[in-house]
Amino acid sequence: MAGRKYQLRKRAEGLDATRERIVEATAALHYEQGVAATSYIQIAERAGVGPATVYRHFPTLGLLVLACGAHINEAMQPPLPENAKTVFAGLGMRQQRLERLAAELDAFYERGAAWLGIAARDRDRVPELDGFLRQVEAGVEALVREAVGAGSSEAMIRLMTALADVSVWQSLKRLEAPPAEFRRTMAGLLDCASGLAAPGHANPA
Amino acid sequence: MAGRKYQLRKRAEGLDATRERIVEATAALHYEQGVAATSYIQIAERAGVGPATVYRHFPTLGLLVLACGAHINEAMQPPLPENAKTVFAGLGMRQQRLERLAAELDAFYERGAAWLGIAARDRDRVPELDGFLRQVEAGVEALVREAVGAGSSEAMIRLMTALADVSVWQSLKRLEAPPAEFRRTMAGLLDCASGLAAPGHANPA
DNA sequence: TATTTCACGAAATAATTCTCTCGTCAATAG
DNA sequence: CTATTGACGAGAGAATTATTTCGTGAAATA
Repeated sequence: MAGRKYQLRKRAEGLDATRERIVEATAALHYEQGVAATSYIQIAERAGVGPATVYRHFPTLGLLVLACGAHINEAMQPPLPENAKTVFAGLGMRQQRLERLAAELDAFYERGAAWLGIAARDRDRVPELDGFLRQVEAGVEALVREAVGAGSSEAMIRLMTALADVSVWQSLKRLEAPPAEFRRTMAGLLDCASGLAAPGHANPA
Repeated sequence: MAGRKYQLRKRAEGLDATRERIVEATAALHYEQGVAATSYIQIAERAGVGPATVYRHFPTLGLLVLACGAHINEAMQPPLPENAKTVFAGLGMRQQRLERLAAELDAFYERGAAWLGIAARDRDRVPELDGFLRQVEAGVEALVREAVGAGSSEAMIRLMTALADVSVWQSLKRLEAPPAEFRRTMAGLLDCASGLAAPGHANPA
């Protein structure tokens, strides 16, 4: 009666399939309505499973969010601190590096701004969302640091990081400028910020 | 049996008092938890009235939000398009006007950024919040227009308005710079933006 | 004073949500 | 083939919410 060993072989496929369906349904609903506004029952319905099945796979909302996050991270490809160096490989001039930074940020936010907005809305209610966003922010800051180099003041880096935030990108994006012009504007702002942050500095031409 | 006229004289005071209590309780709860996350029952409990009373005074969430908005508008004192001219009265130089603009925006957001964040979170769910924010945005844009004067390009105005958005202010505010430095930075960014937006354009002195 | 009006809140109703228990059944083991 | 395992979903139970009905009492009328 006790402990006959039981391996899930073919059953494991079906199991993973339902798990996948749940995660995708959750991601879709979170995208449409936000995280906190989505119920287990809605998820179950859209995934075509019973509520109990959702619970079995993800006993807490946090686990569900984590699974979604892993899923979404793949599509977003957020900047990773450990990759920051290679992004600017071979670029020596400050101007070039800032343009590269602007292009990198723009491409990332184009992929991920919508999701970042979703996550930000409930980050104070769902700790996992907060952790997720912190990682993203760390990646962005690493990009900024790498772009301006090691000799820069902390004040400059923090100011530029603030301007590199997704909220600023979103505000600028509403202007609907053509991509090339948009990135030029962003690089210009970052350049300007680097001048502003150092007191007693004039704006470099 | 029909229609004897009945004036609420002394009763009107008590009536307004409960209405006021409801509005204040709502504002507090919206501030703490957000608009969409607050229930009628919570409001009734905090106001010390029955749920039915909340319904009688405000049959829909929209009416409740409008009443709150009027309340909050007084504390926020958002910039009004019709007052934009007087804000810059007597200031001729562009530099001075931009500093005034930065100071005005900073003071306003200091009063109202928290509420603007609350409203923005649910603006797509509650039409009244969207209308409220549109009005605020119109006031900010009017300030920007007045600051740079009539001869400026539309592109410049739109870029500066984007930078004048509350989301940018919030991102910069996290740096916790001293007030004077903060406003200098903001004015510098706006100045920079005016240069970026007009390729081959000189700004009017 | 006697009567009418109406704001108020207790409580009822209906709808949703969360969360778990349990029987079913296909895949697995012997 | 027979017995066992464990994923699944129907559905129950508890809790919370939205919304309304109705009796009460104080203010207003006459």
